[in-house]
Amino acid sequence: MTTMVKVAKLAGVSISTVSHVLNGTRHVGEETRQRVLKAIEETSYRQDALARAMRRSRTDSIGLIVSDGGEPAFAEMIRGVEETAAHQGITLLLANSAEDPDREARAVQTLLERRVDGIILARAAGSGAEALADFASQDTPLVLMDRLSDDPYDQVGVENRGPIRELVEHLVSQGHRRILLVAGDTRVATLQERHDEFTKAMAAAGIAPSDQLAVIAAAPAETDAGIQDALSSARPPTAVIACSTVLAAAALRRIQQRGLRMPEDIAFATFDGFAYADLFQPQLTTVRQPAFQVGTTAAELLTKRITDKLAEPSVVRLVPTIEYRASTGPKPAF
Amino acid sequence: MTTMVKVAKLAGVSISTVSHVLNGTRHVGEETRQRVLKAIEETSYRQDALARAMRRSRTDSIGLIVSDGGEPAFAEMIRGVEETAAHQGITLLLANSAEDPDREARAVQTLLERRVDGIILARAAGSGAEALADFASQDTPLVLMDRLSDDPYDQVGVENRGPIRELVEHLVSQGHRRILLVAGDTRVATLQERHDEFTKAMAAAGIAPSDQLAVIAAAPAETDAGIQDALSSARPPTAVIACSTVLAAAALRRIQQRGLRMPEDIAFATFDGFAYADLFQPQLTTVRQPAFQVGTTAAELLTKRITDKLAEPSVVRLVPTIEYRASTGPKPAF
DNA sequence: CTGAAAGCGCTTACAG
DNA sequence: CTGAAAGCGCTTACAG
Repeated sequence: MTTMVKVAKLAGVSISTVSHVLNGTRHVGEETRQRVLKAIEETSYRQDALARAMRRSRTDSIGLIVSDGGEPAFAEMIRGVEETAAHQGITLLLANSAEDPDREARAVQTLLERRVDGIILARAAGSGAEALADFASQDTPLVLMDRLSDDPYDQVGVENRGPIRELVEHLVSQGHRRILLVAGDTRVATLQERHDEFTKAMAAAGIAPSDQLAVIAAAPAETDAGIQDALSSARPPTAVIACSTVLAAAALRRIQQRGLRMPEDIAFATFDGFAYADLFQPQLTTVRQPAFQVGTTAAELLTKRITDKLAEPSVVRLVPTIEYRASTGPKPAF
Repeated sequence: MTTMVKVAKLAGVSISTVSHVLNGTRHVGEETRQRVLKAIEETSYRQDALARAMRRSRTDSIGLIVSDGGEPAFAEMIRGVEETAAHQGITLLLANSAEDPDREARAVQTLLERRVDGIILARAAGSGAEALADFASQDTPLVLMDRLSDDPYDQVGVENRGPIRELVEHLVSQGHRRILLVAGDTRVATLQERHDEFTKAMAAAGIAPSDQLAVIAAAPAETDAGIQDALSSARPPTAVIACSTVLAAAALRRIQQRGLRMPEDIAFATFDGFAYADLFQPQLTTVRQPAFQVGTTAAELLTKRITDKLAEPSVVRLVPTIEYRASTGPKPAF
């Protein structure tokens, strides 16, 4: 492998000069500069980012830990983070916790060992406060993504409450009173927020608690059982709101299996649903998250934090759009 | 930040000993070992992977460059690579070329500068031979993923020809003769293989060339126009095969818009389609790629190559499964 | 069983 | 306008 020593020798200069030509860190006589450039070319020298990073104690790399890289929304966030980072010459180290707090903790350690300049973390369901302990005690910047908390860090996610409230109001305005929320694992902050706001919005609409149906469960089998119970009960819901893509799929399967027509027999809406919700029949009412933008924003918050470690943490909530389609009947008037 | 020097001082040993305790590289007296461990604990020392990598000229990291991180299939491959790498204590550096050969070339340079132990590359459409030049001239291992070529590298992708042939035969056996292949950008190796085999299978089935319809186009708008032309022609196809998720979405939109019923008016099958093809109505016949496994296999090939640079390159083709559903009418007998 | 020291490939004051 | 040299935090022969 070629190093700066070889380049310097060939160009007849010191390695200082090679370094300065490479990084533009001080003026170098034009003729000398050209000799160095030519030597770099001839030796096909490539800078060693590791040695450079060690000397500068800055790696120009960031770490991203997602809780489920398979989910379409997370795939988009990853893209957003990568794109913003790449634009700034920053390399992305990616880890997937697969909703396992232990894997999450190990990923944090690995990234810290690799001296990333900062970390973006979408926490795993059930990840406790310990996960963040390492950040409090040292100064690697941290940005919380998607799944937010009360901790004093920069954070970016979506506004979960508004869309749920609007969805409830829309359904109620069409005469629905008995509504089922497929909430899933409410240890996940986003799902917790959606469930909480559902309860509030239903109460605000004057719906009796006995008509506020919810399936809360961590395991897919439990979720499925909950959905079946609700659909086959003596007084089944007339509308369903699913809180994520997997939950929507689970609910749709059972709805289709029972031969229920949407929206005649049952109205259906989903948070963060399918990539091609308009190809379903009927087309599905969907709360669409700006996932890519969540990613770009996370990367921007992190690079800002890296250059200014003392600023107040900021919490950004991006606003999803609700795409009303046939599965919830006629669109709202506005 | 704590370094080994501080730990050594506290434990009253040399940094050699600390290093050996950390890595288990030579025997250390039990009492001494305990003292070192305690010192590490007390100082909350964390090994510096950068310094370690520089000394060992091995980073325990690999690079992955995908052509489109947003595509569900690629998201799965990324998951597969990450999981296998993490299991072996290897960190993943991720880059997205977004089908841009220039970005791909830059990503290769960046990863090489970071001295990754090897690179997995899913080439961008239109990426030429130059992209691989850097690998031929030096010894960073390379594995080609998904989009294969004739170059002498380890490769892993799926068997594209068999499924297309089977699909054609199935449709022909049901009386279809005029079949439209939505092939997309045939500069992409996978799409080229699918198109090529389509032509062969149709010819083998005795279908006249004039009934072998194909939409070949790089831009989405062109693709859409091609689909419309085909569907609105005097002799429209009675069956459609789409070669990717985006192509399937484009075709389905136009089919639905024209009010065509599947499979009565037109049969439909797609390669590598939607995550929830069973929720569509009618359910969609889909060639499902083992994308996650493509990722894990790529990572395995790479780590093998890293430990043995001289072995013959191996090319792995994983076999997709065809899920026959209502959109192509009655299932085949076998 | 353990330590002193060279060196991985850079950046960056310091000096002229 | 340029160079000599220290040092980033480790690993690993070499020596005892």
